[in-house]
Amino acid sequence: MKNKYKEEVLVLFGKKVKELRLKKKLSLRALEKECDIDNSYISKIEHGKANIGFHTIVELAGAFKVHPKELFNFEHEWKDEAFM
Amino acid sequence: MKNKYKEEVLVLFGKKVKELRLKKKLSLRALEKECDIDNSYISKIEHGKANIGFHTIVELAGAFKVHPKELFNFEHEWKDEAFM
DNA sequence: ATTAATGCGGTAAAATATTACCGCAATTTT
DNA sequence: AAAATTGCGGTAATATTTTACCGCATTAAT
Repeated sequence: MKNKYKEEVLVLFGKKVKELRLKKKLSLRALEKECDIDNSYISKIEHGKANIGFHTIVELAGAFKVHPKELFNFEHEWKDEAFM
Repeated sequence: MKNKYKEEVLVLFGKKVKELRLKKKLSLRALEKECDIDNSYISKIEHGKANIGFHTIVELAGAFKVHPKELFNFEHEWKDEAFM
């Protein structure tokens, strides 16, 4: 699959993280304390600029106390061109 | 959060991957061709032995043509002790 | 009985994520 | 107005994932 599409999903994921963070009224530095992830790294995640690992995903979900799948709760469909 | 709990989620994720692979009646080597991930690495993923990156998650979802959140479609709740 | 396919463990090298910082411009609080 | 907070870009060092293999014991197919 083209990298372009993975990065699109990464951006959607990042927006979800930001959405959850703002819903909890946390600053980047406040969230950093909840999940032990550097605030500048969280910023990169929210902008889809970091291809984060599974542990990091779970750590974020834990900070929000939500099921990890909640972070993937956005609209997305596979288009044929993603695989060409 | 304790690593133990991240690894538990990783195991659940791996089981989901295996479930989807078998549903599609694919061998590890057949799936390897669909997503360009080495069969022995997929085996490790299915057993929760690899802390995989976001790109890999999306690549797997793409091979199954499902929304990435489908791979997180398993029961899971946060317990207090996970954070102590 | 042979042959082919399968799951899976191991590994060295390469690629990449993650950490732990600094600093700054802009906004918010006091 | 001064002080504090915020989002975010950059970075060097470290840790980790990922790749691309090999081999082997077990199972399935011919």
